[in-house]
Amino acid sequence: MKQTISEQTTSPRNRLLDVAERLFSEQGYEAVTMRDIADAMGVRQASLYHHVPGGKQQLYVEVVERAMARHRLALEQAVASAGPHLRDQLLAASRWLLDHPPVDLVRMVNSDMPALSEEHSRRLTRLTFEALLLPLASAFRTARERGEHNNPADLLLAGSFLAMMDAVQVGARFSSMTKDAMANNLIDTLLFGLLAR
Amino acid sequence: MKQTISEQTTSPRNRLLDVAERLFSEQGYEAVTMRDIADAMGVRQASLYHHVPGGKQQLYVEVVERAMARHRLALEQAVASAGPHLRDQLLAASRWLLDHPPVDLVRMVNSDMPALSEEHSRRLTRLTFEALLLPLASAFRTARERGEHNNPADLLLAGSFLAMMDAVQVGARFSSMTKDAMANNLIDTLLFGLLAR
DNA sequence: TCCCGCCTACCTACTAATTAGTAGGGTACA
DNA sequence: TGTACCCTACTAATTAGTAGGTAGGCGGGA
Repeated sequence: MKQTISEQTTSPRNRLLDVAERLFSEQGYEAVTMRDIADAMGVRQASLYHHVPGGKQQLYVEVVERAMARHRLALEQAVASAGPHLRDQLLAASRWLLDHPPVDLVRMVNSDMPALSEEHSRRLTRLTFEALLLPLASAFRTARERGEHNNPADLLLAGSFLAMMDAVQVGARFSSMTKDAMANNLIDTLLFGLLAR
Repeated sequence: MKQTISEQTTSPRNRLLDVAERLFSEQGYEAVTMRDIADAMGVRQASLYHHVPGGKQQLYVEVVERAMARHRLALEQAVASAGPHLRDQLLAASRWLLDHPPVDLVRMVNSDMPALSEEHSRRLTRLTFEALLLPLASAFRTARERGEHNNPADLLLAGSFLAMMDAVQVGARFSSMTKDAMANNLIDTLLFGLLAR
């Protein structure tokens, strides 16, 4: 039975974006078929094209755009409202990242982007860079300017932090530690060093 | 013109495994078609089935088996012959890892494995675990037993180290730093801590 | 030394299934 | 009455995989 528009908690188009985002982020662009998405929504494949006339590419592009806009806002917010210490900022960022599907940068760059048109590929790569790397790199940079550390490779640190959070998400499937415990351990190790002093 | 068997530098089957390994590791299981592999070898798609009667699945399984056997040997060797200090062991491991295509564990677990049969999936997951995580985890463990550090989460450290090396490979595409410089920076940061003391 | 059968490596030509996408119709709600 | 949403029914392209044939190097026997 069909829902009345007024009793729909969310629009069908948003539901489509939600479902597609989950599948794309789990399996990547090529591995997800329009049929998979339609099945997950309980709808026929052809019906998807009513909401996304541009087809699979447009769907993927909109999903990534929306997700990256969210990540960017949330990470900037997390860093800004965590106080002046790098450790608290990284903890806040980790809490956001671990509460959402992992962003597999390696797969995005190597598999998903090449399957898209050149301009879409470049745009999404830039958006992802700005949403995930820049807020973290900026936290590392200002911490350095405050004298908390003196490592000049902000982007390297940001990328490596992101990769560590992805590792935590994979590890959570095989380990008994909680995600938060893993993240806390890694962040303190990164900040204070592994070697005993 | 066809090569004489005696003057072939490597068997066609090994060439197939090499080409497939490159493509699979770049793009993942589903994104690579048998046609892609055949094209890259300069051969017709149907000819692949002469070397791998089991088809795409068997090809992928053999590729991963071979790659993981190599990684396991090389990493154990690197750690063993790098002397007693964790730093030298990690540097040796990083040199090996950065000289080979990155192993995207997130993609393997989330995309590639679910496309395989249950038993193949479990076997390859175990092989990958033993080849990549265990040698590194063992290095962290023995370093702890020598008193170099006191972080008990060997596997977490190993996974996170691997993820950092993957991040270096992605970063090398966008940064002007060399892979080795990035790896050195990250290893020293991990060991001695980011925060100024 | 020459010839014959065998095997490796490849080919052409197909099949069945699956893919993204299109055309056009129905139905319920505003 | 129009429109948002979903449907059935199709198409063309691509996919993994099969059937069966061919060219040529190789070893063994006369």
